[in-house]
Amino acid sequence: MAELLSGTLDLLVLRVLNSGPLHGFGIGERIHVLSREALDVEEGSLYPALYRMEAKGWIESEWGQSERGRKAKLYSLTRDGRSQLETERENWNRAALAIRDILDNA
Amino acid sequence: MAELLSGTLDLLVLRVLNSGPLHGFGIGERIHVLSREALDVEEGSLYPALYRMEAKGWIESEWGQSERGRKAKLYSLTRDGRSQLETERENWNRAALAIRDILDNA
DNA sequence: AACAATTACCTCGACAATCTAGGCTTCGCG
DNA sequence: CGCGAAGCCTAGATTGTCGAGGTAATTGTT
Repeated sequence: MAELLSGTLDLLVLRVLNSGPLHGFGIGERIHVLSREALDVEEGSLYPALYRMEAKGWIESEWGQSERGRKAKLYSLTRDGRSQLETERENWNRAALAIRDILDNA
Repeated sequence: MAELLSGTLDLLVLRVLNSGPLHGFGIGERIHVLSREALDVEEGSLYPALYRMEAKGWIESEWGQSERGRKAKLYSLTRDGRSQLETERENWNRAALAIRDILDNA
């Protein structure tokens, strides 16, 4: 439930990782909580997204431990990832504003 | 050029038609102009979207004339379409707010 | 009259992102 | 010991969008 806006997942993941390294499961939790339960990232979407982003060089991973002491793959932003975050943030702002315009003024 | 947020096309079309009947080509133009060139709906996306929405009973069509006097298929909102517009508008507002939360507070 | 550009609609195939629905291992706790 | 939660993974189906084509009618231009 609680559908996710298509195409915004990368942006959200980048933004979360910009606050510090985190593992996949934790990223999903974080998005869920920060959105006050409004967004729910399915694992079947999240993990493939992480691989795509790693393949593009926006994030990198290493095995470590979660905050609960479990084995976990920790992702962190690369320099390219930080730059990509800014690009996608601007794209989002522009698109969201445009949609706002239409909803209000059409 | 000028990518469209995936999944928002229906909302935009419904919103434009809420201001009065219009033909497909005109809907695309209207979205383009109202968004101040920020959004560009490709015809390959628009027409299939119109058929989907008509099949779902949100809009209906009849052949008539465009404002330029050309033959055109005029679409208008149905009662279900108006209700769907409100639903999607709320979904959008909720999602956009949630994403704003994450971008600002993550 | 001939021609190009514009308006307007249509469709097919490719592609990308998401979801469903499974399955796996490890660990903590009662 | 057993169970549930934490955490990762993947295959398949679905869906939405786009690119690139095409057609027909009309308007404007030469």
